[in-house]
Amino acid sequence: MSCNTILKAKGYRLTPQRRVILDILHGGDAHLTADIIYEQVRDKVAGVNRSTVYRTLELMESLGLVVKAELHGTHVYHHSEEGHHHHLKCRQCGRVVELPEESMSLLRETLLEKQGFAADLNHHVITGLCRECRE
Amino acid sequence: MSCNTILKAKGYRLTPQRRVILDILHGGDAHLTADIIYEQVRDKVAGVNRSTVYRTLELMESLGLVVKAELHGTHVYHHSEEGHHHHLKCRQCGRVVELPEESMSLLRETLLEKQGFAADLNHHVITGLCRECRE
DNA sequence: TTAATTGCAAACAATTTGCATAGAA
DNA sequence: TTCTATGCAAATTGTTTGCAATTAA
Repeated sequence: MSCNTILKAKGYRLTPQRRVILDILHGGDAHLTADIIYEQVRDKVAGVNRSTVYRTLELMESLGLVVKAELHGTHVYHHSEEGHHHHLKCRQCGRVVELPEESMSLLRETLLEKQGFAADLNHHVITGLCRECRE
Repeated sequence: MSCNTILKAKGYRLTPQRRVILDILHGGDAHLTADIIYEQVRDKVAGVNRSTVYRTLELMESLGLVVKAELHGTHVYHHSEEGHHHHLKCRQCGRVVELPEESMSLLRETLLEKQGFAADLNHHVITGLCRECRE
């Protein structure tokens, strides 16, 4: 089911602004900041406001269409169907390593089974000490 | 090894301000925001500055003495020896449920073994849909 | 003594708000 | 026609910075 369909099904309106923002989230890189998204929106359509971007992202997040994560000190967004992955972030050297989705699928199953909780688990940042910094 | 000892061992100074902040982190609730910490510091000692609180928290975090997490939309801090736990946060109703530490210990072992990464994993927030909101 | 740490005040970034208007359904 | 969504401008929140003065070691 497409984002557009989901939006309408829930009674939300599909405005041009939302359409553009969704386009960007689907077409672009992962890890887009609100600011980058805003700039890309402006490149396509003039006169779109920053608060609209924020409001749209918030709505999409609540619907599960968009995932928000904290990375490199800021918030990043990406659409939720994207290839999931996670990050290991060393709290000492700051280095970030990507991690395949499977590494957490066991956890997902456990949570679903024991808590009835359907975890998104599609963009997690785990801090700790990397091999090098453990010396 | 106490925080004080660790600080000194790394060549950092144990100032009254840092002492008070560490006290608060050890004595108080979990989930303290920078702002709450600041207020509690002021209750004990006058004239402490906000930036000192931020700088101290940043230092403690880099040393692994303090853990920072994002919860309820803001950053919360707590000392790292505290009973670890995690959170399941429903992205629809916003409800937050606590989760015991053990639920992620398997993940920790896997990461250590396969990546050589010593994950802190002591205060994670996992978003998803709770049982009720999955309808 | 002296380099690390602090207070101060100001700057900064990211995000949110209220309200009148525009526009999707 | 109706009520959601937007633009605007301003306010807020959270956090960081440069620099001179202070102070732990």
